[in-house]
Amino acid sequence: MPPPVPTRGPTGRPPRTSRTQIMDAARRLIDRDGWQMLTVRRLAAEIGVAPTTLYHHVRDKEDLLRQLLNDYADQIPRARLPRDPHERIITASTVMHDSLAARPWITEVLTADDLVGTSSLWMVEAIVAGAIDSGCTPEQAVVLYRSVWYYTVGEILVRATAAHRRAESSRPVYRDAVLLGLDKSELPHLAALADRWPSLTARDTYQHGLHAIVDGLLPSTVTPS
Amino acid sequence: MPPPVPTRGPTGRPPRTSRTQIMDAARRLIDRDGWQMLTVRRLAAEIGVAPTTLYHHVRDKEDLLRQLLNDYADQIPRARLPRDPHERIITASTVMHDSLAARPWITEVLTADDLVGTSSLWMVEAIVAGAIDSGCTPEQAVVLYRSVWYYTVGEILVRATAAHRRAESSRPVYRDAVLLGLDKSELPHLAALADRWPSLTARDTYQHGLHAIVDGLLPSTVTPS
DNA sequence: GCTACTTTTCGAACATGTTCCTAAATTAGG
DNA sequence: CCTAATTTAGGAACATGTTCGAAAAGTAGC
Repeated sequence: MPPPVPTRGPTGRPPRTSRTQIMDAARRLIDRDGWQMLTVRRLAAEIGVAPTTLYHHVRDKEDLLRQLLNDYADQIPRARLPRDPHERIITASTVMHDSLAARPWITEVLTADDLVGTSSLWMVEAIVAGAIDSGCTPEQAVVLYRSVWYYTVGEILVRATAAHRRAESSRPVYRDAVLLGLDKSELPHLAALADRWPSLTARDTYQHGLHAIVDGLLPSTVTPS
Repeated sequence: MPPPVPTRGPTGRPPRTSRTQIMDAARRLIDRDGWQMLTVRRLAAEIGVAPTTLYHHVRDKEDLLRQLLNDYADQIPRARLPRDPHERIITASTVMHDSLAARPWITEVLTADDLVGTSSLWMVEAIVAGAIDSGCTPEQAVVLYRSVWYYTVGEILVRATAAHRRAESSRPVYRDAVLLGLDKSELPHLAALADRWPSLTARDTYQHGLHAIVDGLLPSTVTPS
């Protein structure tokens, strides 16, 4: 082992900037000017420091955003969970989804493996526990959680990006044009649905799919009366 | 109606660059140097043209990648589909997933609403048709397809990014450290699973979750003998 | 052949995230 | 007090995607 007590004494140039200070400024900037305006240079200016200085307290921008997400997740109030395990999974998953969906900038970090904000882990615990209480093995419970996670991430990313594209649209929706010109003999069902496709894909079906995943992955869904 | 035959005669400076030429060069560059090396400047250099010239044939880089994805999807061989509707959905979904997962750069575009490569729509058709043949209403069929799409996109993005992070790792996996230091009374199930979590989340569970979604969204899964 | 018009091409420039190296500011040892 | 070590701060610079405006290269009408 290395020297037992490195306890590096306070030496070196004293920091004028702290990580929490950076996080506060980032939150302030997002709240004030929108998440699009959160750039490294602007953030540095907000603190009154050179852009490169930030890189001594933050690995990169993704690191900053991830920390921001974790802090935000820590503030999500712990929901009251229903007694039924199945409903518990749905509730926790929904809180997870809605919390993420509420902050658009989250899509920038959402490709992480998991949600690991320390005090947001109660959602993961609730889902895994609910699965186990429903008769899942631990392995199956993890599979269920990950399926929910994939589904949730995909839904948020796809919907957020679609909305974003529509916002800065002006360009015609390529997909719609494609769908309307389909060969009815080759793709009969799609051709029949073509005109309704935009409105159908605009609907919020997160809950619907979520229930399907949970139902499909729980051993025997004998809903207790 | 506007003038009947605009057929705008060949006027203006003759193009030295074509969109297909750009696409070919992009594919060549990706095949040769990897998708990370596909930058606008490099692509322009490969063609022997100024970077800004590309923007007359391509809206932006995302547009380029989307076209690339569509072209690639068009080349996916149409799979032989089984007779059972349920199995048809699974097969088409799996082809969709595997085709996307095979090309890492696809994650850059994957947040589109759908997969609209004209000749890759047979997968969407197969899924929707399978759902309808199983007794779904058209609306339910679309919900099923979208759930599969969200789940697939999420899985690919999460796994690709995780792999990417591991590749350029050197930084310790923050998540693992968090999991190992959990409070067993607060999060008993997670604490019990902490040490197995990395290996559990490394497994490929796409098929598992996929079956759950399909089973959960089909009306009555009376599997025919 | 000259002019008007149209389309393509490209150089200059900008904002972004990021790395490298040097300068400052502090403590510890002599 | 001076020097060495150490840590933070910041300037210069780079690669990226992208916009803007001007120059180039054709065609159509006269």
